[in-house]
Amino acid sequence: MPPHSRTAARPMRADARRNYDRILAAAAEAVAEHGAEASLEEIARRAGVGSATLHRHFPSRQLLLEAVFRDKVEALCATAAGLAAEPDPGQALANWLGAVARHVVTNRGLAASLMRGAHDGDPSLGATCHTMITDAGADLLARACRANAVRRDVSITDLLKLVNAICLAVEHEPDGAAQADRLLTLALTGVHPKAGSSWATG
Amino acid sequence: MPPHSRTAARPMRADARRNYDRILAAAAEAVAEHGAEASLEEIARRAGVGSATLHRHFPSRQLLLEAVFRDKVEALCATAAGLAAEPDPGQALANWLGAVARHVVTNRGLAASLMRGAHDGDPSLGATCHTMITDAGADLLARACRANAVRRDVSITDLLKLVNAICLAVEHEPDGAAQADRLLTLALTGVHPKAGSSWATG
DNA sequence: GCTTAAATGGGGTGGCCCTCCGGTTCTGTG
DNA sequence: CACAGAACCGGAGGGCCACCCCATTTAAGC
Repeated sequence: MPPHSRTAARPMRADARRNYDRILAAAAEAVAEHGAEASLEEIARRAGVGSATLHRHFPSRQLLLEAVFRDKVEALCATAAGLAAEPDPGQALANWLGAVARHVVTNRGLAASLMRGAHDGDPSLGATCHTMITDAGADLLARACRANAVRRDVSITDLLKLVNAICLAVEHEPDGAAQADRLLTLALTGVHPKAGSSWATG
Repeated sequence: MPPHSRTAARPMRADARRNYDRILAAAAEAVAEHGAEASLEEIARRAGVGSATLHRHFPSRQLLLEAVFRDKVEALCATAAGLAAEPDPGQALANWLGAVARHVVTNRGLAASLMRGAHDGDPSLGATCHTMITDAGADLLARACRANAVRRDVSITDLLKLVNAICLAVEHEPDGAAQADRLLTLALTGVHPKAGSSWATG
């Protein structure tokens, strides 16, 4: 869904489109500063828009977050597509999960948004980013599975849940990015000493 | 700190103690229903107490949560002490982490509370449960480490962060307990197929 | 330019957290 | 028992928030 049309039938009015864009920009700023719980009223204020207008364009917080993060998530999906040609499927999956973690850690609110999208699976309520990323990862996992690099009983939902959980856990720490990478590698390789060291997430 | 004394010097007045207990009971109910974000005003209402009284007894939400969960955390620490005599140190650690996960999943708000306690390490602001559990686990980890069952570069903070993160991620799902157990086992053993299957978290 | 449907935003409602302060209740001392 | 002082209480109020209603404004198509 391109951001500047409502349905295929009727295009948005010019002023509505302008306000939509302003709200989105203001929301990106505010979320970067205050995370997923940023005040909607402040976003409206920054956008120079009444609060009712914000609620009309984005009936729920989740929908607004989805719109804010859509392009980042698309970039992640593109990364997945690029990694699909890697020679080592297991490494490709690990790399991608690491990339996801890096995106999630550096974009405050993304983790909360993706996880919120996860449990209410209704796309009309704003789970599209979650499904996009799930679909993108599913291929990488399938390839890794065929190459016998990953257990059969692991689903892409499991792995992404792990990534999100880790990122959420370290979100408020100063060295979040480093910790997330460490914990993700740990989770992928396990705690046992002789576990393979070939699972770096770079 | 026993709940019915303020300092060693002066005991609490009878009415204050009564209100303290009522608030705690009401908070336990409310948190069980609505999680760590339960409304403080509703807790005061249920306890039949003015909101000011609640804030006087528990100056911050975190302190209230700590009080609510203190006995559960103590039980967990006792479990750790009991497991310290297990023949297989690695298994003992895994079992305990599983027990932690089970407690955290079945007590809404505990995960958020422990994690909040984690990043502001100031005990006066309510990080005591976090440090209690960390200390209890440290021994189990040290033993497992000496038995060469766990990598040297893994800290108990890492492991508990993992457990908490997983529980937080599955908190809003219907089969949370089962998922948490699955994901924890996955994180401990790693995703590779030939990883040891001896790391069940039962 | 004019009509009309779409879009707007100020203001209201109800909720939340937290603090102040006048009134109340307990406690131990005379 | 009576009482004074300290400890404690809780309603009221301020600041902030999400969300909705509806009179008013504005863009789009003729």
